Amino acid sequence: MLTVPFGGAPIFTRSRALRPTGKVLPEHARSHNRSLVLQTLYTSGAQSRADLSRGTGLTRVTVSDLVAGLIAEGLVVELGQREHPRPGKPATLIDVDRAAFQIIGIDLSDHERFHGAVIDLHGAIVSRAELALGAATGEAALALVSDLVRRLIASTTTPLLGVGVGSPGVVDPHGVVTSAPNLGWSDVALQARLAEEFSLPVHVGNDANVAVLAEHGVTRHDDLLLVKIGHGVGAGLIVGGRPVIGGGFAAGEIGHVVVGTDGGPRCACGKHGCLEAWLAVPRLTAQLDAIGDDHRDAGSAREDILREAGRRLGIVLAPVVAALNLSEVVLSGPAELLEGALHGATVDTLRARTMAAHGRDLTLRMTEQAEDVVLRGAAVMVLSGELGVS
Amino acid sequence: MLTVPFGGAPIFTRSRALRPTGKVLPEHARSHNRSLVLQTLYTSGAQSRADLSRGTGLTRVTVSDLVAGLIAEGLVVELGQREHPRPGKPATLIDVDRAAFQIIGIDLSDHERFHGAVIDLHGAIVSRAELALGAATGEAALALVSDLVRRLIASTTTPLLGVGVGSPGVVDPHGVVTSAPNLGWSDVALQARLAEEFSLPVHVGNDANVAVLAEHGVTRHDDLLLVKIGHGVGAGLIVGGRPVIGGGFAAGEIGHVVVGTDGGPRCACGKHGCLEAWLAVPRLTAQLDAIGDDHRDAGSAREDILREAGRRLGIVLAPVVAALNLSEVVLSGPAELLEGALHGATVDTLRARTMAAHGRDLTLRMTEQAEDVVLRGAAVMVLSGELGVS
DNA sequence: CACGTTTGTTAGTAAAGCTTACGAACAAAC
DNA sequence: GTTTGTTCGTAAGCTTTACTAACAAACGTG
Repeated sequence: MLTVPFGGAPIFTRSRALRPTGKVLPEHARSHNRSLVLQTLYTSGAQSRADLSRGTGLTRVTVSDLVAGLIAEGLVVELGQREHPRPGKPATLIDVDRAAFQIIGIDLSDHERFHGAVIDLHGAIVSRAELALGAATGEAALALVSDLVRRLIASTTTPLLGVGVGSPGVVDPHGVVTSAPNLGWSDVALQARLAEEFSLPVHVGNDANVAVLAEHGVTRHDDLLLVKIGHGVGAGLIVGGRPVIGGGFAAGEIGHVVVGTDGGPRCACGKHGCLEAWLAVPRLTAQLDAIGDDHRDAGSAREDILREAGRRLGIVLAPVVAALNLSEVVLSGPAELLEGALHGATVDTLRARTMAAHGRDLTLRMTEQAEDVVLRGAAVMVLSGELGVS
Repeated sequence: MLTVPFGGAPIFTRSRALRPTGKVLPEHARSHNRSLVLQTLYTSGAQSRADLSRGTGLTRVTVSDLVAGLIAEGLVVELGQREHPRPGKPATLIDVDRAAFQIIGIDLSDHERFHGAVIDLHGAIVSRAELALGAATGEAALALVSDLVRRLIASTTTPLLGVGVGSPGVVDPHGVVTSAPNLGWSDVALQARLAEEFSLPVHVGNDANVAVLAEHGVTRHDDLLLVKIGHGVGAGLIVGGRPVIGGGFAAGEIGHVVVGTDGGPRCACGKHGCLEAWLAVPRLTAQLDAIGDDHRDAGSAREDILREAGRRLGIVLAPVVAALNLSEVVLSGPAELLEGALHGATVDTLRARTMAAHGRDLTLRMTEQAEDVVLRGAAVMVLSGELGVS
């Protein structure tokens, strides 16, 4: 804490409301505006420089100048004149050169195999690759990641914008995997090592945090939560349009929060009634398998299990949804488990346990990107990091 | 949704990772740097222009230029030469003119009376005023606010930087009180009406959201939650250093989240086991009064009640703390109720219901500003809004 | 007392976006 | 076929901003 000259009186101790955020130079402003133009072009599609000027608020002159730079860099191309001309000089359409770059997305969240894909700037998946994890951990697992990236690089047909990785565990803002028990990683500088090895821009994030970026792209909401249900249970959060990482970089780690006040199954962590103990895929399938198909109420028994799981999820989410006034929650995981009874029970529970007025505004839906949420999110992370406003 | 030229392939639909945030002009950069200088001066105290240059990274020339402007506006003053001179030309100390401006803070959260204060730039409370609310609602309550502001203005001894108001209910970013049932307000343009009436800058926010600003000033954490326990229960959140308002401007409204899975007292809202039904001050005092002092186990019975309340609070906070990876939670309300058993039970419950590793990093403490959190937070809001980076 | 150091200012430069002005190319109206 | 009005993209010049370079003033130190 810093001293204050005229001591004595109570003070606003180092008020963070006034929070130094670093100086801003003209070049920063320039790069911001450059990104603004690129973003507008990327999201709104091909258009003229004059359209961009109207869209961004910058003058036609400035837009022309910025666009010239982008064309020189090969990020933007002229597409020729607009098809259905209006009065006046015909517009020259320009667009992000979506065929010029590709992105590699890597998903390390699956327990059995690493997934990867080459994705183009449309978001289309150009090629895929997978590597079985086997029992590999530590350096061996790291080598598998390198291998996967190398294979994918071999299948690219254009220059690469960068590599994005969604990893389980806690990932710090520099792409160091602080801790990922399943992979036997602690303090692995994944970003630095891949960047070094492949001489490419690399971005690394937690799998759920990365996944929510992909969902953010397809929704109008700027506050959303994605719950990723697999071998474990994790969440990714966007609040006010910004990803939340957390002070200890462990935001979204809700798997070991205890649900309810009536006990529950014992969890691997030692506690009873953790969310993960209720909801993790192995746990659910084990319960469902135990029922079998033989006896006559099998169907309704299965539904009871899924409904109870959904209720438990709703119980944990209710305080978060209320505290953040979330407008959308997305579920990611095996559709055959999550859709239907589980989803329904979660919605009902959320409604019943939060203020009615706010509950009405809440959407709970399945991910729109199925198995590829993390892959796509990783690509969005690269897109944002390499082309976006910082 | 906007069309994408080369249809067919799946796309990153209007990716928000690339999110237009508006153009940046040179003057915006200038005002950012101006605020940066002011912030550094405010938080670090009196220093020379050269010190500021080193502190901000701007050149001495630029700092001198910015400071000249601030002096011309009367925000900054020269204090003469530094006392213990080092080699070289003696430095001229400058500082924010903390005696030149005062701020009015208003707290409308109390059920019985509106509180207000004149606060100087040290954060010292210069004078106070209160008005009993009686049964006033709607326009009558609004008139009381005006009255309170008028009285406080009369007691100022310097020009005013502005007026900050912490109001119960839902407050939108333009200072419109969307809904405040206790005051009979809905869609009351409080900010606009006060600004019009007094020709001063006015900032209005939800009471708990405002209170957390005050606590943010006295902590090193950039992720914190303040729980305000009074007639109702509400929360204010700061995530990643930024206040969270919520998509529907109702962030922090956790009073009517249902706690646990074992029922609970009936709440005014109709549900059973809402946080407010467990924890609101009237509820707690009623329970404590029911015990009386006569029978011999009175002390331990009181403690049981408070411990149970604390446990309920912990149950609701656990998912929020885990999801946001919060490092600090602050309690605000009657110290005689919250300190001790209740506080202890909340901590224990939070530890027991979240991951041990993360629980260790968590601090749970009482507010350091006692009754004045909202008043001071309102002042911080003005400080930030009028002098800070936007 | 000469010397080095530090402060704050002056002078000039580079970058960025603005306004103003203009030629080119077209549609619509006559 | 000509005129008119509109739109596009570019060129020139201006203003703002922060930078570098240089310097005078004022102070300790050897």
